[in-house]
Amino acid sequence: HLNALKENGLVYECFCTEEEILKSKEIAVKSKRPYIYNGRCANLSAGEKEKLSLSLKEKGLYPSIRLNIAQVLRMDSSFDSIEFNDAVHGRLTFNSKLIGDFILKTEDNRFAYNFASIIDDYDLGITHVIRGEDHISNTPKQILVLKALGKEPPVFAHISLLYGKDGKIMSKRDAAANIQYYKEKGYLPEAILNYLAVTGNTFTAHGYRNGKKEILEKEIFSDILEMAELLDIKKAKGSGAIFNEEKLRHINERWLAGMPAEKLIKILTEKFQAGDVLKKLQETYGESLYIEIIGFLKNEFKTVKEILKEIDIFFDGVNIKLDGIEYDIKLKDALLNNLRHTDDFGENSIKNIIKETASGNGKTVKECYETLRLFVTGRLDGPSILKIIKFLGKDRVVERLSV
RNA sequence: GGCCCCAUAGUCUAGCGGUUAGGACGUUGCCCUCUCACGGCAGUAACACGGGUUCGAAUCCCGUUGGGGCUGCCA
Repeated sequence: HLNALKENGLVYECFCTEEEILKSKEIAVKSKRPYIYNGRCANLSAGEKEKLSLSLKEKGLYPSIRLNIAQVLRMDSSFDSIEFNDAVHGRLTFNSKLIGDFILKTEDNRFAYNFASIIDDYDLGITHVIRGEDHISNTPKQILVLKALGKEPPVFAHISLLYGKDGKIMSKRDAAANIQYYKEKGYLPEAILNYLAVTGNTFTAHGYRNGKKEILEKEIFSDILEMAELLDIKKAKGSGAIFNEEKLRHINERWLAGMPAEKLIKILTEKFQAGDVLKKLQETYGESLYIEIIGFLKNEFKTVKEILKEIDIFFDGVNIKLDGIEYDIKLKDALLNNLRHTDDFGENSIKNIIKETASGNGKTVKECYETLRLFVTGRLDGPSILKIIKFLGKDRVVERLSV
């Protein structure tokens, strides 16, 4: 493609240095004039070119290659103004004369983005280019390349960018904004995708409000396919959005709750190297109770990481530390005593034992729960202690209360 | 500096000439409850500013301000 442009005299070699470019730009800015590359190298004589080429070669460099926009515009007067219909921004118009002869090939002999990208897309038969709106200003350049080659441009859609709290763009090249970081933090890929899809864009579906059927905004999807079906790029907003992790957490929680326990197990094993922990849990409790525990946990937490942290309390021989926490040792012993005399560790049974212990010791039911929770899990918050006790079973509970 | 994109609560948004400006996250209170979370109910909070068009503007037009992007050969 570059050769085709060369043959038609639409490109030229440039020997300008970075210093020269910067200087001429500075002058332009100071005098409040638009900066456009002056095209100086377009008119170099063969002798000058050879000389400059040689000195570049000594440094191991090549002359860069620019598109000669003046020549391209000569091909067709309609090229003076580059218009394209952006799928999210509508009709966009640019003045070709303000673009300036940009680089197609670099000093180190590589194709520059504005050339490589559009040519690549063309060769691959790409019909729709969807990218961030930071590329809007690059689009007329790329269209010009295509026009110079006599090709038709694809459909463009420029979607809004995501920004951090500091207002800076969240770029894929920015390590702190990497998706991998959020995956490791315990967010599901589906939830991340859901969040990303729904910010800066609106999805609608039929639903019911106050008993009446209407079109409602849809924010949380049950599967990726549904999201794909409902996606409408034309509804995308042209304004940028600030990343909101709280909302991601919320969406993640919903995906977690809607996920089968088996799938969560797969994720924990493959993505969080929790295979050993899970195997231990499975061996300790048996298949069906194991699935039940995982199913229980996935409804109680917002991220995979939080679930992983909680699994530990289900194992044998956990060492509960109660340093610096106040507790009623007598109440604990009373609970222990009463629990020893039952074999029914179902929720209702435990509930009754707690009631009896409370009234028998002049304590509140709440105090009993707290004491139990403290000795069984080491904490004062967390999921239903009745359920945890049910899963743990008599032996483990009695053991923890016996310290 | 030039060119371009954008502008509704703290955040994401609905709205496309007449609405009590709707929803979601957050937040506050209440209910549920052994705690946290979930769930339910209630509350909080927004049309950047100035002109114009119009009987009527969040909505259409212009300007200002503000944010963002491109402007080097990084993608």
